[in-house]
Amino acid sequence: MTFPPLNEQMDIIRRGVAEIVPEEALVQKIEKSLSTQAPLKVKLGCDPSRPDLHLGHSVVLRKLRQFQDLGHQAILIVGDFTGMIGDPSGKSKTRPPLSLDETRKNGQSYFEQATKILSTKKIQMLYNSEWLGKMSFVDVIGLASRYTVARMLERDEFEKRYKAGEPISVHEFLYPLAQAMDSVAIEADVELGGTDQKFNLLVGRDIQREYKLAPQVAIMLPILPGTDGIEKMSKSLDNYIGIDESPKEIFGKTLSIPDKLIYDYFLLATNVDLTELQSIKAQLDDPNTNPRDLKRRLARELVALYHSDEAALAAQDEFDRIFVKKDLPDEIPEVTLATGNGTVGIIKLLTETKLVSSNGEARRMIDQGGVSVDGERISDDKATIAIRDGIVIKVGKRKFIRIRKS
RNA sequence: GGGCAGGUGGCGGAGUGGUCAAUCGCACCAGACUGUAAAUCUGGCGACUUCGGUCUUCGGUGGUUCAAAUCCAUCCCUGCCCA
Repeated sequence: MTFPPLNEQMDIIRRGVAEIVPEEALVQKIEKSLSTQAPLKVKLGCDPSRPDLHLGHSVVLRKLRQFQDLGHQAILIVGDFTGMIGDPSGKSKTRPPLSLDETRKNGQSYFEQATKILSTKKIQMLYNSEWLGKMSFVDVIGLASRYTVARMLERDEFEKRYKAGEPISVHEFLYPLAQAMDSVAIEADVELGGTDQKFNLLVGRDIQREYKLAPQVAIMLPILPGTDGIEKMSKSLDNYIGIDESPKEIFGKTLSIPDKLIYDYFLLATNVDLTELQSIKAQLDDPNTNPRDLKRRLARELVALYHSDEAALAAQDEFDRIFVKKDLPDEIPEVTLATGNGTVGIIKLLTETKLVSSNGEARRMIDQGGVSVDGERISDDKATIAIRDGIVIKVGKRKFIRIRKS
């Protein structure tokens, strides 16, 4: 394997990153790697409690892929050990502890999804229980003695919570140290993470130094905002675009992001090259361009990335048919009604087909004009519908169902 | 160990005996409009309902009262201060 020259490597690595700490150290590491022909070990921690990957995760995974393409070694660390304890940090207070079995399963699923982005060469996946599980209480205290409470409280999140009078459990101080031990264990040259991981990545440097190792370079990537444009993308906030989702979903969800996010998504989640990005930025700044067109392109890029070019075009056609021409989708889920022949009250029909979750919601939808049968809007919640094979019920903009008689 | 302040709907956060299914903001849903599932505007947002109401919710459990998210007791959880 021959590595590309330093400048070329740095150009690729710098794209879209928020911060490299310290950048000079990275340069030195790459220079050394060039002279010794040894790949850098690039570490990425993954959370086995949430194995569903979305575009937010893709930002950092894509960066790791770039390292692989430059000839470096990717090392995925599955946090199975920490997963077994449960992580109460942040908002998810009730994160249930996982069994070893579950973390293995989730780790495997994580790997499968991650390799949609990562190359399967130059990759290694390790479970951190391998070394963390072997540490004794004495070892843990020894580790803890190498860091101070004051320094822990430097962490933005801890400081905020402390000042706000919110609880911080003692073991939360141990997480950054555990993560740092991962870096020690694999002798990481580089660790990747979101900007919210900055503190943890920096602790890794300090602890590596404590264990007489060369400190890793911390590379932070921006946090991708979710489809709501406010919170960071996450499954629990339901503002995510999953990399496993159907072309239709990816396309549609992308079109629902606020206009101001278009550039960030291009930059962080697609392969569009730098000159192209410039042009996109220029177009977005030009009041004459319709952001819709760029957003449609973004949506196609994303579908193409996780499916194919053909799927991207098909998804776009489908979208136009349903939302622009207000036509019926290609495939409509079919429901076989047990109610038999004759007529059914509209409310009963909606609840029985699970299009709505309660009678009240059914009434609301009808009141609001969101219900139609075979394209005809139903405005009376007492209406009865003659059940025929193949009639299509629509609720809101997106929910369709075709009735089948048994 | 002692003192104080808190725990309300997906989240934030009002409410301190009846007019509270609970102001408001965010998220979410529907409609209109459009350039798209963007933006904006309007409406909705516990369940059931013969649309008049009925029922179950405000950390848990018991109690006071005609009536409690609101008062009392107790338990659990959290923060702050003192030791």
